[in-house]
Amino acid sequence: MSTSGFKRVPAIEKCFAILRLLTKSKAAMGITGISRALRYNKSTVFNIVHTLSDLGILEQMPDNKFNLGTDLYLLSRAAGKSSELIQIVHPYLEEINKKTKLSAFLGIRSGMRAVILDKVDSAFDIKISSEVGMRLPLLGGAGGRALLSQLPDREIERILAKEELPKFTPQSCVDKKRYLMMIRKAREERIAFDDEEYIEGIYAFAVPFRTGRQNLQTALWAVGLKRQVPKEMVQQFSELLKKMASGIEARFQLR
Amino acid sequence: MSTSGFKRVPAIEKCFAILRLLTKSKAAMGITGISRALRYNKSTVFNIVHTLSDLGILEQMPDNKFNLGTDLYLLSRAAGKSSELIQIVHPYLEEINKKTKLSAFLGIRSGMRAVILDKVDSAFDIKISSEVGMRLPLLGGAGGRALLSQLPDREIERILAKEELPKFTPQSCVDKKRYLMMIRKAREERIAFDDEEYIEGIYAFAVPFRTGRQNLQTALWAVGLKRQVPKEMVQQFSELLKKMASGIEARFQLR
DNA sequence: ATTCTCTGTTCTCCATATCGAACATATGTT
DNA sequence: AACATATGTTCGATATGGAGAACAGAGAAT
Repeated sequence: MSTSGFKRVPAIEKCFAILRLLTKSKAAMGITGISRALRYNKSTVFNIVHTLSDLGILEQMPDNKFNLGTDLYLLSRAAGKSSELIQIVHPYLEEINKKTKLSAFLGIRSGMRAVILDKVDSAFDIKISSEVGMRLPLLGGAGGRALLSQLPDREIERILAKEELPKFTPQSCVDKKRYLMMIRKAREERIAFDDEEYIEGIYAFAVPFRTGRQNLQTALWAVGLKRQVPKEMVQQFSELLKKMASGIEARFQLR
Repeated sequence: MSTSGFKRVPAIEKCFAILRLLTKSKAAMGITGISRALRYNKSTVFNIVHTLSDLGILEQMPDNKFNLGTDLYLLSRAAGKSSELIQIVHPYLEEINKKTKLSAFLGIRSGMRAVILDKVDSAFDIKISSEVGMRLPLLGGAGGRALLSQLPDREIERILAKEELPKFTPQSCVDKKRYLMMIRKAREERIAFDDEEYIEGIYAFAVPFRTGRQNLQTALWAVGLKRQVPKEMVQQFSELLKKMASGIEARFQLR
């Protein structure tokens, strides 16, 4: 029995499945609701949620429904502070924002989503409306293509076979063969561009980087209004993002 | 076997004990370090941390040490959004801040600490350096006394018998009998004041409120420079905080 | 008032997680 | 290089948690 992939403590897996369910749920949920949604036994859910309630991780309402609790909130503020990925990358996002005046993002792939882990923009900037925690479509912009470019061809082809390419704007590419070529190009050139394909009027650069961890696709990307990115700055911004990605990779490999 | 106080799923209890330990730890920790700190069996810790690592709740470093992970961070952002206590109280903190220009806080008691769960101040305000997540000494200011005032006398007396009263400033009260009277006065008048007792130059008001939940002491408090609080405004600010606390209590009792 | 439906709670058996011991690997010391 | 120490990993016995069934209580429908 090896350590890879095997969930050794099912109670903990169930516990976080419940927490994630309550995260997605807009309302507090009861024991039967949780049991049905996750197909767990009611007595199992009963014991887990009461344990979590005692620990302050969940709050129990008077109507016997459960919501996320304040101790989870406090626990998680520490998690953001101590995540090595966020800590290492954050200063690079700040530098990208400072030099380009674009919003800078750190994201990872999660299934068919690009999840934003961190973001830097300034008080003076035009704010891009993606926030930390948001799950953007993977097949939707430069960030997604940069993340995809880190997958093997076989996996990319499997995804493209299964999913339709959404048409977000008139510029969106919906031809799968062409899309695959764009992902490969992103891999070769180590950068992806989004010229109004996901949101009209918006331009984005995204650069994948490696952290040495298996099964983790990471990218950083810069997003702004197209008019913030004159043609003559594209090359310069591209070089900057690649330089930042190289710096990040060096940080992960010095150990 | 009743639901009260009994930890039904020990693996979950151990799991959060590990997460809290890593929160407090300034560095990543290994299996043996966690095992020693919490007096758990190494194979138990081994299984739990690898399960958490697979779930993204912990990150495993190349040197086999574990740190808090990005999924915990993302989970937590939702927790702050859905905590009923924080959601109900937040608009009242905003109103306090707007009308008094003081920094407004929501806090709860945790052992001998006052833990800040939420805070509102404005761009224009002089910033008070307490942040969300901070654990302030319970015997240290208006907020702590407001929280203490919700405990039974016996518990307060037990705490005062056991702990020394710290002298933060020349104005700090270190006489236990007098301190007990101050807590009782806070209970009777439903407000506590801090006139440079915890930090010199700082004035604070704190008002306890009830949420209907057992074993939870909650208070809201407003803090600023003493010169922001002219004598003629003390009564007015006091009435405002009491009014906010009454509004909060009404919200918790309409159900 | 009675019955029905739904949710929460309790109890018990058995499949399994925890613990202790032993082993494997890495690092430090001589 | 050899040895000592520390940490991580594995295995099996046993104590125990999860699941299923039954029960209790609350609310809705008649």
